[in-house]
Amino acid sequence: MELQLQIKMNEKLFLRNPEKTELGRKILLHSIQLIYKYGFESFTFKKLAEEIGSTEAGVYRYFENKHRLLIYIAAWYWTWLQYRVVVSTGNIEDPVVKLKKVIILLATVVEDDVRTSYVNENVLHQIIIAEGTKAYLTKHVSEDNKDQLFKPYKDLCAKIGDIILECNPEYQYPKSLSSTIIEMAHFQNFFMNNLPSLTDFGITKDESAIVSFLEDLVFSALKKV
Amino acid sequence: MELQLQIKMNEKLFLRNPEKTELGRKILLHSIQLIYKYGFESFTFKKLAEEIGSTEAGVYRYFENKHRLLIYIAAWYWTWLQYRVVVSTGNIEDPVVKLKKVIILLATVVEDDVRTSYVNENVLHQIIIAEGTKAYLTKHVSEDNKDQLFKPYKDLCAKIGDIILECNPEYQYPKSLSSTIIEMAHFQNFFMNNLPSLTDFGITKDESAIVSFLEDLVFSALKKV
DNA sequence: TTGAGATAATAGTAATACTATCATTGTAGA
DNA sequence: TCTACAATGATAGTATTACTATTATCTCAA
Repeated sequence: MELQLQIKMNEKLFLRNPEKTELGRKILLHSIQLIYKYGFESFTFKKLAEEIGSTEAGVYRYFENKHRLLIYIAAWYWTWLQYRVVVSTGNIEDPVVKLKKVIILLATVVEDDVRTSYVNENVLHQIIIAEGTKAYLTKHVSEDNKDQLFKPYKDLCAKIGDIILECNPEYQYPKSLSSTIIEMAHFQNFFMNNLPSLTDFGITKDESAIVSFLEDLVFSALKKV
Repeated sequence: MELQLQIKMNEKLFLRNPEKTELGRKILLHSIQLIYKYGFESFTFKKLAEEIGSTEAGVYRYFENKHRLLIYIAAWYWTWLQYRVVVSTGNIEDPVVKLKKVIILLATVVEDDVRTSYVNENVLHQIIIAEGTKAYLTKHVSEDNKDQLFKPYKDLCAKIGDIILECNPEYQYPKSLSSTIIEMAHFQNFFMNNLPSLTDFGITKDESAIVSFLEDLVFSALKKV
């Protein structure tokens, strides 16, 4: 028997649900690979269509434009991460241990999840590091936000914020600390690999050092060291 | 007598030095305003040329493309901020006071500096918050970095890292903490205004709360609270 | 007065970001 | 088995973007 992990996505994220059809799944799989290969700016629906043996018009039936596709991919990533957080902290009592687990999930390389054959999670993680913030750093964030396009990201942030409060109910900035951890897990990784002098991990290029940095930062703030 | 603040920029940042000519200064002033108005993605050299009563070709004589212009603007911003940090911490002895000063400089609205008539610093601060990371979040970061295009950013990060070490010579992650402060000063501001549920400042929309958050974060990590 | 440097005016190209139409295919239900 | 309809493929076309090239003019300094 084959396990299938289907992630239910907000209808506004797409024109036609890409997880439901063969072409749709091809679009997801190959767009992730092509964004990784070219970077988001140089990625086009034309290149994608050629890659999957379809046409531009074919891709446009699923996504309004490439920015919407990026938002979709990011939303998928955050939903999947939320799922992994829930699964791997569900049976943990101690909130400090929970939070450590979350930091590891955020900051370390992922293995490809075999249950989602139409997504390569490892490459996905890489492109979210480099391109993820472009999903919301736009002039039309607010409208996109009204359509709930960033809900998975906000839900994850809220979830981590709750764990932070479990660690220290007195702490005043749970949500800001949460968004800081999330973004820095990615930025420190990007810096480490591309602008190493902005970090203290340039020589080793070791993800576990990022985890240590974030743990120290978070538990100092929460007065739990 | 009129004060003039000329910022010396890396030659690789431009084709022709925009600070040296009338048209160049117009390009700087109006590109900042148009990027603010349209967002970087929808900003074009055509619109810019129309705005300043010149032509596309005219703008291309100064900058290879709009991404290079963004890098230039960001570099200008970081150089100017570095200058302000040096000036306003120069006569301070206590590194803790210095670092607090730096956080305020990073996280609060700036007044327009009358000495740089071709740049509106307030709008500049806004666009760096929303667009600044796009300068380096590209496939060609490494080449751009080899051309030293991000030197002002890295210098500022190093400078703040040094102040951090003055506060606590034992602290293990001065550079990562430094880049974290810099980025979070901007991200928390962006979140506060556009995705407020990612922060704890959504209701008040008060920059001083961001300062408090960052101070608490930094000085907890440095064990100086 | 000459000539170098800067700019304006104009034109043109390849690629991008779409939209529209119509024919074909595959399949679920009557 | 028929049919109907959703999904796709094939093709064409448009406006805009991101450039490059050429030539004429203008200004200022030697």
